[in-house]
Amino acid sequence: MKARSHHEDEQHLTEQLGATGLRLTPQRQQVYDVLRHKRDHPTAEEVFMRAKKAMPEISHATVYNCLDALVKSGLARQVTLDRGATRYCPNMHEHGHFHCDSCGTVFDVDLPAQAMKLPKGFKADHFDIAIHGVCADCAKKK
Amino acid sequence: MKARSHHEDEQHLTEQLGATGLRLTPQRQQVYDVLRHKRDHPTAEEVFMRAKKAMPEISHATVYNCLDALVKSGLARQVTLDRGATRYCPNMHEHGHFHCDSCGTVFDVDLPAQAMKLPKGFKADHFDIAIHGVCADCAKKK
DNA sequence: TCGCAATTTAGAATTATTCTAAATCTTGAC
DNA sequence: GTCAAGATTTAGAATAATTCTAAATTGCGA
Repeated sequence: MKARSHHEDEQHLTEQLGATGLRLTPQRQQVYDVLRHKRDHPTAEEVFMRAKKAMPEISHATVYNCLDALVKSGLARQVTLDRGATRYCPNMHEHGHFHCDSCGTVFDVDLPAQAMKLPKGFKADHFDIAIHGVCADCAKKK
Repeated sequence: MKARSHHEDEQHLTEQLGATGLRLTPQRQQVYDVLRHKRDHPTAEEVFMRAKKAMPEISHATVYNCLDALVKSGLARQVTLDRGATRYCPNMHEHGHFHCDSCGTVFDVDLPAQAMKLPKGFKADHFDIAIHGVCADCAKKK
């Protein structure tokens, strides 16, 4: 994973948001920083709480707005597993999510870049692959 | 798709539920019937409304309980797409879900049954593959 | 038949997300 | 630079989705 400098990062954000007709705001920057800082697939609520530490006046609605903006402009992905809160992930490489039913951790996993055959005429925009099971650590503890 | 007689159906339900330590109740039967009758990936709320027609006293909590029971015993699958209500599907053949961003329809699609490589020690229980895009009809109308 | 455990029920409670209207910020036209 | 227009943020209310609770009901085995 190539690290980006703060400056490069900001420019990347501006470009990606700009291409979707959106602006880079301090709040969006902050929400993106939260996602990049700890890549544990936080829920919107968790992002909200973390973002508040650095930016106490940020609101709930703004976090949702920022997350949506990041998702729309290809800077983050939404991860939906089961019922319950949606999670967010700043890893834009093609990958799936493994959810450990035992400890609840969500792992990024590589995918065998696959040609999924779709019915004629269907146009795929993106794939979401979720795998449910037990992670190595939990399997060992059993 | 092989059709099952009512009797075979009931026996199948009893067996599958039984194997999970659950009983076949009229409510579970009804919820299952709703899923089998119209395979349009209804939300719990939609299942509730349809089930009420035949069983007016059924409650919300029961529908969730029944859906959970069916999912646990391998009679139905949960389908989670984006934020918003979870959907349910009685098709237990290996398949993925294509969600049309334009008309909202959810289609079952075949998967090239593939071995997804997981990190060492990880045990997969099941896969959920969601594809977002535009269906053939909607693509044509553009 | 009795009693226990599973299930259902109505409705309250909680959680997740979206909406609203007012305030604030940016940007482009002049 | 100044101003208007549009984008964004804010607090809090509203809605939607799901879970919980406690009491009533059901059904199976002793």
